[in-house]
Amino acid sequence: MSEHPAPEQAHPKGSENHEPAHFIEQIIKDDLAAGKHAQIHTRFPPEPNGYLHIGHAKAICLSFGLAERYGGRVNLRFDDTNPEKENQEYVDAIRRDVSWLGYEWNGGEFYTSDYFDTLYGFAVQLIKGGHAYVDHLTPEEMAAGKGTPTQAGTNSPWRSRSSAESLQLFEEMKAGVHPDGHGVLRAKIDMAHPNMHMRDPVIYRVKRAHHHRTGDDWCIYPMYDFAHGQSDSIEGITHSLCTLEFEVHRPLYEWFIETLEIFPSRQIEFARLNLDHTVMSKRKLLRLVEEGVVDGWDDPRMPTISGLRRRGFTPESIRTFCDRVGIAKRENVIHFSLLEWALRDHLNRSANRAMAVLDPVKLVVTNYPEEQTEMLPSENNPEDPEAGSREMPFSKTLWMERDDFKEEANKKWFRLAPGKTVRLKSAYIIRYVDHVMDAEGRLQEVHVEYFPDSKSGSDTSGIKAKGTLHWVNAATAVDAEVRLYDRLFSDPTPDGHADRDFTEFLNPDSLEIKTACKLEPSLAQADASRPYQFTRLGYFVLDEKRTAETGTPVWNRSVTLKDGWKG
RNA sequence: UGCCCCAUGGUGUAAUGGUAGCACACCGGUUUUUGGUACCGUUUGUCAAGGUUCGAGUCCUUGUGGGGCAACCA
Repeated sequence: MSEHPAPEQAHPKGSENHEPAHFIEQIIKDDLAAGKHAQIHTRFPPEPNGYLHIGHAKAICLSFGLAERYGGRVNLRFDDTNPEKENQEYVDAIRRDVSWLGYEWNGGEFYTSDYFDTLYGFAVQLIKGGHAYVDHLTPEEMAAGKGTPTQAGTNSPWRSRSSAESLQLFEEMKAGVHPDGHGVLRAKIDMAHPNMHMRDPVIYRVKRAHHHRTGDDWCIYPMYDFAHGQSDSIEGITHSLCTLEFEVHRPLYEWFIETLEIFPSRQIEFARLNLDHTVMSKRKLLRLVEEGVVDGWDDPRMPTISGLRRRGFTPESIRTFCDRVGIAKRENVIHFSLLEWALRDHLNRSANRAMAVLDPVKLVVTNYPEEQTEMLPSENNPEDPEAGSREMPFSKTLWMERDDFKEEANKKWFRLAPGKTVRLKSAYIIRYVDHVMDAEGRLQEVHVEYFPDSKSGSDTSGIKAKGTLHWVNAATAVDAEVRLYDRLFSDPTPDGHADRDFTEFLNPDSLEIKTACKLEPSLAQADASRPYQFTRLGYFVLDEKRTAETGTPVWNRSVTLKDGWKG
């Protein structure tokens, strides 16, 4: 795993003077000031049914960040109450991603399935208190009986049966007497409640499915509403942060806590993160994976944490991004460019530079001695003198970028063209002499002459060159494949069209593969944990997975450099 | 035609009744051996109408617009 420097602490730990960045932090500050809690305790509660994405990163940074800043604790809790969709692969991926982001669950690692016995006891308590009953309505009948948002529901015929009878039936459900779907346990609240979630919600169902942790111990499983709040309560969570769609569940969350008379955790909702030109639901991401649209959950085009990692994003950049995105309750769509900015911001100061030519054209220095090769030093990072420098071989035959030559150019073209003079980065100033085209009119070679007294660092030539080009010495170049990525969807909100499926908006050009790239020799020793800036091109990282598959080095472009050329 | 939530530049987010600020994006400039970085600057905003107040982005009312809620999913 990569060794990135520790991220700067955006906010000093436990700083009482720190201005709350958002309403949730304000609540915490107020609660602490009022002595409501000695210490805050948050949790991150993913369901292990998919990989974490950048939206989860926002939630993680929130709950872990708050606990960190206020000296509290955080739990990692796997909300595993639906065995049909959950498995260990997802648990492992989630653990890996959270720690990669740089967070530790100092409050502990838990599973809702750890509480199945306790939860069962809570259900019994509810039944005994007359607050729950076993129902036998079919799903269709139950839906009909629920009413609609504008119309009250109707009571189930089983609603009035005795506690004793429900208790016995519930025990039978647990014992496996009843087939799947035959009975459910429902909270007895109010079928006419304006909030649909309060109309006698189902809290337990019979489901014979193998659970990734409890195996076949249970054939009844609690529903989210009956598990989540109680799990928070059991763990002593003080501030339970979740996204807006759970807002309507809060009355139910509180109803269970009050009725069961357990520790009152408080649920607070915030708006989920939306990124433009992508989709963020696990269901849709799963579809892309299953339909083979992408290479897997960690495809570098995916907004998943593992995809971003493989793309070359750093934990620091993701944390900075989450910090800039803010926390509020209004719907939002964040520009992808903010994520890109966060990466550039981090890598500009931390990544070593190297030279690579993606679309190579031969560059011949006609007046450079035929058999000579000299070593020229080049700084590794102009933003960080301590990064030092490396020696670059230079000789008569080099590779240059095809885009850096134009047959006809005006004054605003700083690169090579007939009559133009440019500098080769860390080497010499060169002047155009000639160029060779093939039968199809495609550029084959560019011939230039160099000025021996213009050597980088000891330039006495007095010649001014407006442009600077990157280059790679042909004889010592390392061959590589480079993958360029663009947004996965061409539409800013692919899932925002009611009548169109989001896959209709897939960007056909989201992946471009360059197979004949030439890298400077120092890159032969590169490993995937180290991001590089390829001079003038962008930030790149070695793709370990692909490299292992293909046998030749495969590099991913994480993000381009900002291109200020308006040409 | 029920209940809940939300509304500040292009985007995101501050302003806790007292000068509408910050970041990203955009545009322009300076520096530059990366058309990068850094630095400087311009443009752009309180959904509407009433009300309370010396004073309203903020409080109240009514609209308007957006989102959510009717899984034995989470």
